[in-house]
Amino acid sequence: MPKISDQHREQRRAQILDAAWRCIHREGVQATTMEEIIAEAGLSASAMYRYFSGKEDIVVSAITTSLRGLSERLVPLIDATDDLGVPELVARIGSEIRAFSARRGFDLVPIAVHGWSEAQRNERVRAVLREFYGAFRARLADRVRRWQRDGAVAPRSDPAEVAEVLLSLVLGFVAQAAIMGDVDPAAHRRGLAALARTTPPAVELKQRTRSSR
Amino acid sequence: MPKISDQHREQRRAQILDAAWRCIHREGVQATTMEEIIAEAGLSASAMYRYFSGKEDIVVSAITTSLRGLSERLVPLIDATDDLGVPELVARIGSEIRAFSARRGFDLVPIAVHGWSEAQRNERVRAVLREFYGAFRARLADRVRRWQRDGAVAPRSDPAEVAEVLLSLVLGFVAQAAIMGDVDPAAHRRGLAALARTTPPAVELKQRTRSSR
Amino acid sequence: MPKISDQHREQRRAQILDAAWRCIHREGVQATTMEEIIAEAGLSASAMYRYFSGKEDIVVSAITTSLRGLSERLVPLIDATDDLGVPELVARIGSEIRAFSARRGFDLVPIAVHGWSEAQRNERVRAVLREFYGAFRARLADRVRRWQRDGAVAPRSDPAEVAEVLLSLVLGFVAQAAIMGDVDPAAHRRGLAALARTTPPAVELKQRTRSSR
Amino acid sequence: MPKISDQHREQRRAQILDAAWRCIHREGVQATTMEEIIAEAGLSASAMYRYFSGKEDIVVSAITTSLRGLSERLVPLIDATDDLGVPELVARIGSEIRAFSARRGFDLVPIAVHGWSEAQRNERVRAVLREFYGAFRARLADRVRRWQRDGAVAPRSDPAEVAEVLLSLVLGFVAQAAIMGDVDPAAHRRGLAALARTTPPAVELKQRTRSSR
DNA sequence: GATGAATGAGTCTTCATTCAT
DNA sequence: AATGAATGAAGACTCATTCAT
Repeated sequence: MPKISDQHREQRRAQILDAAWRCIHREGVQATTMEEIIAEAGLSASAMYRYFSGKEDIVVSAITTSLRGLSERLVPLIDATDDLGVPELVARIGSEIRAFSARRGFDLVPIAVHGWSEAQRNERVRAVLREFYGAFRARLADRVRRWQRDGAVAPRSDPAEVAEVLLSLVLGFVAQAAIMGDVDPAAHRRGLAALARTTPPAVELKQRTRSSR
Repeated sequence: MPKISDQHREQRRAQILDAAWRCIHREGVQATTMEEIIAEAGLSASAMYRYFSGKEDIVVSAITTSLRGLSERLVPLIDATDDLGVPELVARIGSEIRAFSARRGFDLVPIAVHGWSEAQRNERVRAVLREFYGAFRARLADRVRRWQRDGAVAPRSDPAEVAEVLLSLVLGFVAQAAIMGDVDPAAHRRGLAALARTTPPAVELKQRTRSSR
Repeated sequence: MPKISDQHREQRRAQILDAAWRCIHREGVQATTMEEIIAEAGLSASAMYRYFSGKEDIVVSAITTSLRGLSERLVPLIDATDDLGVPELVARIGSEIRAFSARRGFDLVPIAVHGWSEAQRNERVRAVLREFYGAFRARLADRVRRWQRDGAVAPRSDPAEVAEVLLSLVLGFVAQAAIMGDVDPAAHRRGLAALARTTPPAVELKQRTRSSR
Repeated sequence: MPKISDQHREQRRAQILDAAWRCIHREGVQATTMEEIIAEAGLSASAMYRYFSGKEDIVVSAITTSLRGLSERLVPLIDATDDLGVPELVARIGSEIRAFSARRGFDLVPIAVHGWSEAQRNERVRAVLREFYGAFRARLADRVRRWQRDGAVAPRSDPAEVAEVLLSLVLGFVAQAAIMGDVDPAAHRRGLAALARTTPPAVELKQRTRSSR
């Protein structure tokens, strides 16, 4: 008896969250009205409130759930013991984000940006995002350490700092895709690979320049 | 008479836009109410509508104006004929964005994220952002070409693709700062420098062996 | 079968009415929601509607039932052939009301006031209260007549008018307890006794002089 | 300039409070909807909220304002140095309450009962009522002291306790009028006068009875 | 006999905008 | 040129009640 009920409940919650995602995707968090979510979910206002305590609950749940799903797809990628290089991994993550989006009739890219915006004003959303991206960055740092062991990344660099740059690349890929709409993972891979073939960076260059004068 | 009027007009508009920035910074575009902007600007509701046709007008104007100001500070950086390397330039841009924020009682970092979010649903905002970031990216591509001429970036790589990665780094820096709050330009510079010393992965290694030798 | 059913039915009804009392005691009639009563009674929404036709039915039934209970305790007091004086009887009634309250986890004093309020807008509640208080007043009038026979109350006064004053004293005791919270029956007894030792005012003095002597 | 504005403001607030009284008179506090008050006041919902912060604000203000008005009419009565006796004063107060009601298209008697009910669940209303009735009772105690000096009330009785009984009489008069609808001040005056001609109360009677056995 | 799920009408409140002065 | 006052449409959320099982 509880089994059916619980199952029903989870099903309804998923239905509502999916509707919420489609709405947020279109209008962002604040401009999405309960009425829209309700219409999109195909049920009545009062029914909603049996499953979620309010708009914020829906928003936070939707973000949490979705990040969990995204996490399930990204973590194996990062943890994999393949011999992908930095540009390849970044590109793979980008592809995965795009693929994740495509599945359910909404695009994760604009939603991510809406979520970042909401995190600026909603403490709970901020907490959820921080936890997710913090864990993501920590995993990237682990990968950097493995790259260092394999000799693919300079051994004396700080894995945390490299992971920070990698996270920026991923977030920046999403942001640029959201705004410009024209970025693709392969181009990013090539561009990043080009940077990796860069001659020694400017600080050292400068120092050399100075010392040579 | 018209001169004074125009000057007055511009002054009032600036006053309103500044108020709008402070509000948007706190609450985002959608959750900011006209009432808040009016209160923050210290004038009457009807006065507002004498200088702007409505909320959207204020939002678009505020974003346009601010990006123009940001542009004025970033363009010289990118166009400069100094011998900054890639990581250094990215770090400098990050610092500049942070510095730009600090001046007027609001932080550009959250505002940027709010703007990206708004661009997903407001065509005019999207157009403004696309133009700005497109021009920014084009300028970065020019810089990449110069780096290529100087031998600091691999000569056969596509400048547009490298510029795309650079833009991602900058946007990602902003996004990460907005969400995590703990990134600083120097760490990014060092992390990026580490990536630039990366050994290409096995597959690529062969290619490089072929092409560069 | 019908017997068990009836017994079961009465038991369920009592359970619901008790729950309703506890809710009304806390929030008043209008602000008490069916949901609250349902939760307090510990059964389902639909079960409710099997035993009562709706909220009004519950409210009217609860008031009726409770007044019947109160009546059972007050009537013997009034009808008793003890030699209680006016102040003592009023105080005893007050004590009884307080005691009646204490039994079941709710306080009759606030509930009475909520009932009076509801009677202003609900015809059925008004009818129930009028009948109860009317009968109560009539019984008090009987007692006044007995007091007159005993010489405890001036013989030529109108028993109905004296009963009216006595009812006011009882209702006022309840109202004052509800609002001020600090009245106790004993103080009322003493205060009322003091009034009974009052010297009639000048105008009345003459009349009394004439009529009683 | 501020003068006109302030005057306008007070006028509008009075208009709204009057509308609120008429609604509360009909339906009680909880069952009165903002929509009703708005319609009764003849303005728009948003206009209301310029003058009152919400429903509770209206309710508390309405009660406060009205009690102030009632106070202005009752205080002179109680403080007067006329030679009214206890029954006469109680009756006069009752008449005044009825007269106060009649003026503005609503009846204070049901409203008072609604207010008492609301006080059971709304702290601010309770505070307002307690202050009012507390002050009222204190004034009655002063009057009792004067009666004691004049010899109209037994000198050794506690004025506070007598005042408590007097307040009960007034509140009870209101309650009885609200519920039964048939009480009038003159009947109360006569009934109370009859009680004042009562033979020594039962406690003493009893004691005497016992001691005489 | 009983219940969990559902709902339409309504509840208070706020919004961007306009109007009379 | 400027403002305080006003508004209609919509915002999130709740209510008493009913229905399919």
